[in-house]
Amino acid sequence: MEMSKTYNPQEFEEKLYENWLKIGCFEAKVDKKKEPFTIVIPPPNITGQLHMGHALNDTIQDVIVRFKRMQGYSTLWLPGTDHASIATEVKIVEKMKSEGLSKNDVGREGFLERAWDWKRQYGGRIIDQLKRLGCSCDWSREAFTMDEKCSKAVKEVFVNLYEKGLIYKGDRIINWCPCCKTALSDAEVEYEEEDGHLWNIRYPLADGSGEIVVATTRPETMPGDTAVAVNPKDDRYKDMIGKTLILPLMNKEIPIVADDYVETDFGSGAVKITPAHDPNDFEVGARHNLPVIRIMNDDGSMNANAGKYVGLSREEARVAIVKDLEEQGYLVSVEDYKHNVGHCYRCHSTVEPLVSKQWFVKMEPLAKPAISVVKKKKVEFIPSRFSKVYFNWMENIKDWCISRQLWWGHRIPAYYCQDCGEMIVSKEDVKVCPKCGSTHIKQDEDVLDTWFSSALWPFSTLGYPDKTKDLAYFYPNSLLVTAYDIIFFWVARMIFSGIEHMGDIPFPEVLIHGIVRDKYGRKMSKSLGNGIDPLEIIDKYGADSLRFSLTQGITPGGDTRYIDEKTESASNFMNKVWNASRFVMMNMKGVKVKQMGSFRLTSADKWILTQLNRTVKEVTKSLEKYEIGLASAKIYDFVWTEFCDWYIELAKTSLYGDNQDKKANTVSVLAYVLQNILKLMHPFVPFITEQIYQSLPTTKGTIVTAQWPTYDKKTVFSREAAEFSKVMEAIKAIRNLKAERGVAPSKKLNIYLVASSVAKKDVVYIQKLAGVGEVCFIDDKSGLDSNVVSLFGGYGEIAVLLGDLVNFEEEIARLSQELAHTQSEIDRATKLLANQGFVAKAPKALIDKEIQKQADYRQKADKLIEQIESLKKYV
RNA sequence: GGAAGCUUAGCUCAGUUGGGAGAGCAUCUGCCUUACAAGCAGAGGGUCAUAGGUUCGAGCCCUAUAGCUUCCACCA
Repeated sequence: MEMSKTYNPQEFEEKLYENWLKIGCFEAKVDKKKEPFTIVIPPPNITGQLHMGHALNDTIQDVIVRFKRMQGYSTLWLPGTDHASIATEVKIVEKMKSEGLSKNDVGREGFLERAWDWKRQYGGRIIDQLKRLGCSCDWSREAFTMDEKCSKAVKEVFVNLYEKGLIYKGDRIINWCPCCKTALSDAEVEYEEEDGHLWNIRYPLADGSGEIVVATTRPETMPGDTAVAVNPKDDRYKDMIGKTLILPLMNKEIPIVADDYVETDFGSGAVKITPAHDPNDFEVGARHNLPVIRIMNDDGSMNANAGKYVGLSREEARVAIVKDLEEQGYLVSVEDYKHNVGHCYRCHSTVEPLVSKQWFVKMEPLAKPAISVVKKKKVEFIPSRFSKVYFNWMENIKDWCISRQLWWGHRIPAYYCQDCGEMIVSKEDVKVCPKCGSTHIKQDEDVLDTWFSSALWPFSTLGYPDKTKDLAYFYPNSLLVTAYDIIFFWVARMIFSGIEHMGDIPFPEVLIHGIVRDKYGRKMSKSLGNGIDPLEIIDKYGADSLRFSLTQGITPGGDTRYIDEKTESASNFMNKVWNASRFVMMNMKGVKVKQMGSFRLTSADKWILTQLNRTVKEVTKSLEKYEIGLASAKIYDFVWTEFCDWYIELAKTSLYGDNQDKKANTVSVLAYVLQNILKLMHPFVPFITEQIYQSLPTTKGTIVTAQWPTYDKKTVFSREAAEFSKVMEAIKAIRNLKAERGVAPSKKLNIYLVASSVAKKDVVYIQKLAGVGEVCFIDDKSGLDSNVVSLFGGYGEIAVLLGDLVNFEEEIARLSQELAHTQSEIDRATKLLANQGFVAKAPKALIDKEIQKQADYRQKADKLIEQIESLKKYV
């Protein structure tokens, strides 16, 4: 395959992806001879488009999955989408609203039809976007949380839990969204600080002997008050406990109860108790057997229990009640007050706590083993600090409200006999009442929390409850990759679900990453309008550039900012790799590439091969620890600096020479290193690496399943590489001198290498890369012309003939400065070595290194002094 | 109220067994050197938030303080 002259990802990315699908290289096989590596994708909601958070999450997963696949694991990355019950339903309702329709207009059946249409239309869009990003998912196993497989698992799990007594139905206080008109779990409520008021209200004693002032942020709930509570130890109210108060506006008697829940030092030390509309009050009410009076309808409006306020909205009722209290003299005072208010995580309406009949999962028995597996490190969070977050939640967990008053979702598999009232919970549809034989059966109207099915994702997607081969082979999964914001929603629930239903943890490791923020560090959100569409970035720069930029500088658990310049820099890197590859291939033309080990290597070859091995080792190590950011930095540095800037330039000495044999050797090394670079880079940037790999005449097949490079001792030459770095040091010193003295780069200078360790064969590199003309080796420079400038380093001494450009005074100044620096280094080393503690306790290798350095610097200092003295003659 | 994280070059961030501070971008200087000007070469720029402690040795470990961010809890 010929490579086009410029890097143009649009030309090949989609084509290559299609080919990958065609050859099926992402499809996982149950292969007992191989070790499996499994990741299930955090299923994106069918409601939305791919955002930067997905792009990061999926890039990280793809890097790991491709890496493991190349290492020879039987790798499964299982993709799919989430039906996102409430989120999708909200969107569909919105859409219907624009057509002037409501849920009731179309009915349950009609609504579900629309929902499935939606799924068909938008669910696919997200999948396409994942493909554009290059995700190497096994699409033959694509799942959907409401497909047949997953639905079967949901019913199985529900019935199992019910039969074990771990699912129950009951009247509890729950979070209610009056806008979505459904119950929410605790996790689905977001608290935000708001400026509110604290109303102090007078409640007179029924016997007329006084009054109690209570403080409330929510006067509209007053009609539901069934007591006032005080702390039993509070002397102010001790005598009033057991007496009754008149509930203002309602003209109703309510008791004064004593409860430890009340803080004596807040407000007046007396709290109005509204069991039906406050979680704490609900508890107090239960302890004191107080009536529970719901005063609101499902839409948040006041019901008949609210007396004259019936029909008003929550907000209107608050205004009316406050006004009445004021007029009737019950209002003592109003203070400004900041407090936290719960909001629905989907529609952001203010959540109303209220008592309602709902289904719950009993959490304590499930949480216990889930805590234990993390404590015992059978499941590890990376980084480990997130296990603390997990424990904090799990150890304080409350029962999970799983029923939702929605239509889009898994309908609860509970059935009610309309004749005898019997409730049947069953995996199969129920047609006949087992108790009375009636066929008057109605299924529960509610659906399950979306996260109920997500919790089963690691095994429902593999065939559970059937004992499939996939399930046996790919469960437990190997790793889960997710952002920290869904640890509670998802990770925690998968852990206890896996243990409960599969008898084993779902995965031994959880890799947590951060979220993608905008360039100012703000969260990307619709309301701020600062979201960036990854697809637009892909269109502009290509998927590889986006992927690479997302991996740069990331660390486990850390947030990252999306900055366009990062992508630009990544794109430049792609361009660099592209051009370097073109260069290699240009030189491969008509050359027979040889195997490593079949020819003599130059010192430059040995250096780059050694560096390659070092890079392979470090990148592999980093990836095994999921240090994606480190791995990507190491690759970047090796490819750009060491391979492109150094080795390719070094290679030109033989490529542009006449010796065909030498040229073939160099081309072979270039091709070898490039091939390995492509493999190292492939997990990060799959498209460009595949495109180049397939263009190389020396490779066969796809890079997707090529073998990951390993550290190869046969191509490690530590001593020679260290020697060669002195040649590089010499090149840098001469370049620096030329730049400082304003010598044109094209001007070739002649040099003397004085008592140098540089090998004769390496002189050519100095000439080519530093712009040097003739090079003479001498042992003693005493006979030299005065018009030279001396450079000192690991390479020995380089005397550069600068001719007229030498200014003796300047030269003495420069050398003196260097001498001062050298002297400070000697002092540092001397001081360190004189330190008894250091000599006694530091590792020997380090001490030896310091001794060596001290000697080297002393030698250098002697030479500098000598040189300065000899120059003084000319001043 | 509880917990966690962050504070390193002008900006964004790396720095993982404690052993002479790094990258990208930006800036300055020189180069169209036949892979790449989306480039090459060179340079400048940091008492690693502050104060203590441990250690022969601290950006890294410990303690305290300050500022920023986030999560959990929900005193009406």
